Amino acid sequence: MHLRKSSERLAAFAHKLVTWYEQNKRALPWRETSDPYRILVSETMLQQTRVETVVPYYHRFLERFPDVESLARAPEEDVMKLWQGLGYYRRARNLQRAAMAVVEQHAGEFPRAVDEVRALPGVGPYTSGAVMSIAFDRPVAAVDGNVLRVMSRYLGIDQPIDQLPVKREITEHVQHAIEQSVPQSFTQALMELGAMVCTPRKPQCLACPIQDDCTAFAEATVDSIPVKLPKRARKPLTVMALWIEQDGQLLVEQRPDDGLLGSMWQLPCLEVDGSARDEELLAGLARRRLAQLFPGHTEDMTWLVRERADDVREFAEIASAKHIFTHLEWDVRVMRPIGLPFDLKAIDVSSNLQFVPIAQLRQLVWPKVYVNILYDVLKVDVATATS
DNA sequence: AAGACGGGGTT
DNA sequence: AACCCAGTCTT
Repeated sequence: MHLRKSSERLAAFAHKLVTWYEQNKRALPWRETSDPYRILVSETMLQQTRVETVVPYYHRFLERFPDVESLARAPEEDVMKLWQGLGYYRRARNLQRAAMAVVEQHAGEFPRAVDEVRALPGVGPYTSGAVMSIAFDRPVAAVDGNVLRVMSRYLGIDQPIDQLPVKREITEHVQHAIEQSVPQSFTQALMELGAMVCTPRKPQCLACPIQDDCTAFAEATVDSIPVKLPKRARKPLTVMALWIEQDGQLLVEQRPDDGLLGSMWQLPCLEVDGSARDEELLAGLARRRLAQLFPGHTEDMTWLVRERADDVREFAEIASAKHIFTHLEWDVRVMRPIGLPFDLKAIDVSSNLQFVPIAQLRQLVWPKVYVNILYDVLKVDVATATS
């Protein structure tokens, strides 16, 4: 496949990398501390998320939760509200669980052993290596997307980097190099190079400190490495969402704790496979969801349907929004019933459904697509946290 | 090994 | 529209 780099070459590689890093590193907020808690917060936020996106969240989060104890004892909704918009919300809960574990299982003192760090919720092979090296200056490899790209080019690996054997191979090289370097600087240097020089497209090879020893540069394969497996197609879904507003209150629903957008709020809705649904199908979905919401009023609704003239619609589509997730694609259609001739108080408040005053909507945690919809319809910004 | 899990910026 | 980002967890 390719030649293994010798120990000496990896030592020289690490040295050149670290020297370059010390002269070229960006000033980032988490580079001003070696507090393992703060490093963990930054590394968790940075999972699958760009630096520029994370910075404001990092500041807000640490202002509200400056230490492990404050995070551990906070209400979960407060943590989620500060995470709103960052995505992969499971990270927020795992981070809080990790804080709880530090308080309860480690007497409030952040664990220093790699196995103990790795055992914290939400901490995988990458994050444990990052915390060990960046916070504790211990030689534990941290291999993320940047590192896979830099190392696959440097080593000239033309196998898909998604595959486990390739990741293992790269991790071995990184581990060997970090053991001969300054772990704290080395880990960040490798990622900084990936972010600033050895970029996915149009890498700045002429500015690269390891160009002279880079296999891909020598073989002119920089543009074809790394190789990645093809991605699965997204699944299109149509989401019929109901807009039921009365006396300045909106009917909203909390999603289940687990799964997509866990515990976040939305409009009561019904989901079906496929996209580009017609009005008739949407009306049918709306009727069905309405019947679920007001089970004691099915007769009222048959009345509603029957008495209307043919040229009058039962529902008005008042907003719509498309939203792309990694694995699926939502087409959200917001339907408002035209006139509801029965008492809305029939909603069972013990369920996950609730009428909430418009002014209080911003206290809830909303998926981005609903932030957009609520702004479209109400001109209310529910993204900003309330004090 | 494969799929679930957000959102935003580039090209 | 495709790509991809300081990945982890579940099945």
